[in-house]
Amino acid sequence: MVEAHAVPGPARDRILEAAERVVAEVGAARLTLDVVSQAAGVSKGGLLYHFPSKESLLGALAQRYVQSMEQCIESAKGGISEQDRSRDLKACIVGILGSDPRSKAMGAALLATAANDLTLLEVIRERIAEYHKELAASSADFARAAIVTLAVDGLMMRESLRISPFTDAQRQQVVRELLKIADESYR
Amino acid sequence: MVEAHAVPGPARDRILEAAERVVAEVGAARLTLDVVSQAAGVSKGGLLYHFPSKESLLGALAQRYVQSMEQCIESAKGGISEQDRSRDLKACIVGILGSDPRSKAMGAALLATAANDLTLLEVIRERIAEYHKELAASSADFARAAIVTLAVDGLMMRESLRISPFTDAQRQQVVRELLKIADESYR
DNA sequence: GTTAGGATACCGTCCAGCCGGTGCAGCCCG
DNA sequence: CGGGCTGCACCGGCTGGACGGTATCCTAAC
Repeated sequence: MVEAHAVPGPARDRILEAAERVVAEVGAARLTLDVVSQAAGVSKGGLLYHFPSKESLLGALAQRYVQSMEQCIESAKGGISEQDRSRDLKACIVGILGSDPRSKAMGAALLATAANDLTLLEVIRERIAEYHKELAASSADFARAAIVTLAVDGLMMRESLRISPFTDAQRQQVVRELLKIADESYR
Repeated sequence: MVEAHAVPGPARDRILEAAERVVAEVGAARLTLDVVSQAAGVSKGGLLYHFPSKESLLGALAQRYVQSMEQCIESAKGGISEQDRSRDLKACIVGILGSDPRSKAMGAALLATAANDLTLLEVIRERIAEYHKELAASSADFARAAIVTLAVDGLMMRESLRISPFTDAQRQQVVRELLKIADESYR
């Protein structure tokens, strides 16, 4: 059973958050309207008011994934020098892998969308393509920069599925090394 | 609708294969016994003869993931010099990313398991942990080696979800660069 | 300044259909 | 003859979704 967190804030956000929690805790296949509404502390009718169908809930989850990603990256930029040419790439590493709970939720949103309707991933596909276009234009070593983003993705996914093999120390080591490779790809 | 491939071979394998195809084509949420049996060209009773419950099917899918992984790596070792100290790591890159259809199916198996029952991932978690232990023992630069495996995972996952942004040329470039980083992590 | 009326945000119930699973009579091939 | 299926009927539970109701707030006419 997924606990009903009595988080305040607008119901819409609580529902989305609850959906991510459900996926992370019991799997995407058990993402049902009933379970989500209970986990969000909202009646089923209330859920249906905000998301008139399951598909619309999943679509919102996909968009939330994109938004969370952008937000994480944007807020991480603050901690990196503006002179650093690999700033964007480093913000991606720190932003996504730095805030643990958020990255797990993001992976959950991605999983949920993927499991239920592959066509809903289009939003995400577009955003990733755009990001890689920027990367190709700015980096000196595109392949190396791309590998960094792939590794970030891989780690995020493994942690969402709780199959990551790293100790805390190893994880830190990996993040540090990723930052180093980010530097290398802009030299 | 997922086509019924009239592949020969033992029914058990055909069913597993069909399940992977269903997940890849319509998503893990629509992995139902009816759909899988139809896709495998087997009656529902026949499916239940081989896998007495859905859980047992998913468990077999998880084990198949592990097996496929080992098989891909093992067969890729043939193409790499035995003197190469990064042989295992390189085999992981070439083995998994080299055979496109297989890697997509592997991602599908992982997705299906993750979506339906997170506890079934334990087999996979164990295998990954074991692999990383070997990696930590053999490599000179563990973090860098770990990043290579993460990137391989990330690319596999993105391709399974069809959100990979790379052109064929870029993909090749990425694989080549991964091999280079593999070398670096053993110097 | 009070009251009518509409929009917003939600509740609770009901239902048709799908899903996993059972049971079983048969058939086909070695 | 018997193991490995097929084909089919059936079931109970769960799922997505429809629907009618309701409490709260905003607006604006009187």
